[in-house]
Amino acid sequence: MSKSSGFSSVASRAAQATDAAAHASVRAAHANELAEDYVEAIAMLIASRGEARVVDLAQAMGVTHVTVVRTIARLQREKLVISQPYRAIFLTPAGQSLATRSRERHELVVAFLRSMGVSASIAERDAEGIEHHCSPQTLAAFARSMRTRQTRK
Amino acid sequence: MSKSSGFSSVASRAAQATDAAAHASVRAAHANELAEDYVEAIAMLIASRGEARVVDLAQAMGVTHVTVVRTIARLQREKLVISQPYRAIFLTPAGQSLATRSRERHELVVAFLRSMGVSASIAERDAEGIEHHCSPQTLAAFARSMRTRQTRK
DNA sequence: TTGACTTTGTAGCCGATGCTACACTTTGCC
DNA sequence: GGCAAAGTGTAGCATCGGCTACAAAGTCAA
Ligand SMILES: [Mn+2]
Ligand SMILES: [Mn+2]
Ligand SMILES: [Mn+2]
Ligand SMILES: [Mn+2]
Repeated sequence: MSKSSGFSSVASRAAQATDAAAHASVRAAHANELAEDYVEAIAMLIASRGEARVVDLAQAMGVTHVTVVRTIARLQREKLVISQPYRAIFLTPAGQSLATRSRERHELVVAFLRSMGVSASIAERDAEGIEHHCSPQTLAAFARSMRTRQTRK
Repeated sequence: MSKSSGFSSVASRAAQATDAAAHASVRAAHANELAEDYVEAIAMLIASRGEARVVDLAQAMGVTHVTVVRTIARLQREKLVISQPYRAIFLTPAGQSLATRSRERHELVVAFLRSMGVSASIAERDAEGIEHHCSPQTLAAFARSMRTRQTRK
């Protein structure tokens, strides 16, 4: 087994360690992802409709109300939202803060993709996933790229 | 409920439909993600060590061997790999094809981030997540950006 | 006020992806 | 050939995030 057929075992072991860290990082991002999108959606609903209700969130996320109810329960455990039976959903200060950061990051990623020539609807779709995997350094690179406008098309 | 406090209900309903589609798209991407990274890792192991074993995959993905075994069982159900007890893991033609496409996309995303000035290790980490959320149009934009070299430091 | 409609909650199912603990097979070396 | 170590498999647990079906609560208009 592992006959290391002619190639450097050392090099591939090192590469594996790097890979493992990257994959662990992706798993961590996924663990936060839903929370980020929910608080962002809640903040937008409060801004546009005055309050965030379970049905509206279900509509926004494209899931059933049951899924929303359980997710909101988790977010409440994590002190990001406040929710009482049959009432609207509110954001805690921590939730507010996360919502603001998430919205700004979302808008940055969308704007960057648009600046690369990606169409609005596709930029929106791709950004919804990409946003959760961008380190501060990558976000900075996106912002810099847009500032130093090389006006693409 | 939904008192639509002064804002356009029509506009926010339309925005919600768009949002829902984007979130659905992200969920779909996540459903394929692990398969893509596994076949990519398997192909790399075969190239570098001659064969892909459960332990090597566990090392590469940063999970326990138990998780690898169950995931490989799923990939076999999906006809992407061939696996027999206590033997090395092989790719089916479909698995090979997916591995090649995944590797090329992975390399494109890493190269693009590098071209934006992101450091090698961070580009590798971010790309591991970003790669699964890039539409063909976005990938094309990345490739175009690198071709029309505006040599960013 | 009351009854229909809307909204929210609950029960219980599923699959995916992590884990530990333990059992079994294979491999390699003496 | 036999034994220890390494590799692989299995049992069983947990969490998360989907779902349907049904129950309960709230809202609104006649
Ligand atoms: Mn998102
Ligand atoms: Mn993702
Ligand atoms: Mn990946
Ligand atoms: Mn990858």
